Amino acid sequence: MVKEICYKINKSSMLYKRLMSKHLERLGITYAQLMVLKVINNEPGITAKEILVQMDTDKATLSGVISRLERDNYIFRVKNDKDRRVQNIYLAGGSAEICSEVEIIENTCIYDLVKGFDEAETEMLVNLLDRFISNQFKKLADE
Amino acid sequence: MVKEICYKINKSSMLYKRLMSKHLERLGITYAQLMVLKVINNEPGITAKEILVQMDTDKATLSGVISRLERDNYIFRVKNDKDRRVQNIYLAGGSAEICSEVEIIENTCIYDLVKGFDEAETEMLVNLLDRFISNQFKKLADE
DNA sequence: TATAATTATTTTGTATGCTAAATAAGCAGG
DNA sequence: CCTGCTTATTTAGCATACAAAATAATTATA
Repeated sequence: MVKEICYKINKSSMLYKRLMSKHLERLGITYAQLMVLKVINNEPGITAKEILVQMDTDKATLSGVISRLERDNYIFRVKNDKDRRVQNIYLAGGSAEICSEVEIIENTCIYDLVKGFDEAETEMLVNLLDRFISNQFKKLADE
Repeated sequence: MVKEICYKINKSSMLYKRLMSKHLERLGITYAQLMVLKVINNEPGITAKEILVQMDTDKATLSGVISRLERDNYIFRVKNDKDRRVQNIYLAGGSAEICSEVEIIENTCIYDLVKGFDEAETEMLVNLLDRFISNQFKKLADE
């Protein structure tokens, strides 16, 4: 029974990415790229290391995502003079608009995903997921 | 608030795969490969198409997973005489043992992930996930 | 029966996700 | 100032994930 939880979470995650990808295709951007773009939008001049900490993702993966975002002119990087290992990352023109446009898509999308849920159930789901994730972190740290 | 649900589900999914990968590394197998192996174990002689339907995954991805499983001698394929487009897939020797060994790992792993959950909460989480996923399927079909 | 449509599977191309190793720049101690 | 350790980032290599096209065999239809 409990194992079902994990499978269902995996399936739901896959479905959400599929759903968002469909909407993002039109904007020429991927889901992973969008997530990074949002972080940069919230904190212009952020470094790759800081994005890494915020997103808890993989540094090699992030490096690729960032370089493709730069290649496609969604962002640009400026060498940091104080520490020349580091580059500060900024949104290029138009990228902020993409972020707010996606915000709208995401919100309407999500509205339908909790159809049939009352307020208490939505809160309960968030609460249960938080506790589940917390247990996952502990388990991962223990090994 | 609702958007948090999706992010948390994505994160939890990522954490689960990370966790399982750590355990599977020792067995020389990946998480995706294990999932396919289990399906074949349950239904020896199954075809790729049937696995596809059961797992609701991508056919190109599955094709790759299967060919790597065959390459590493976890499975073997036999051309079907009735329909020569199809191949029937069987577990190679030792693979069934891997499945049952992983079963144990998975069960002990999962026990810790619902630490602090009472029976009702576990059931509630499964129920809420089911309804959420059902809404996701509807939303995907609508587009 | 020849052709068109369908079906099962693989291949190609691009983008993650992850591990390990490589770069390169900062820093600390002698 | 040199050496060794740490840190930020990239690269290499492998395995998904997925769309689109290619193969190849089956079935439906004119």
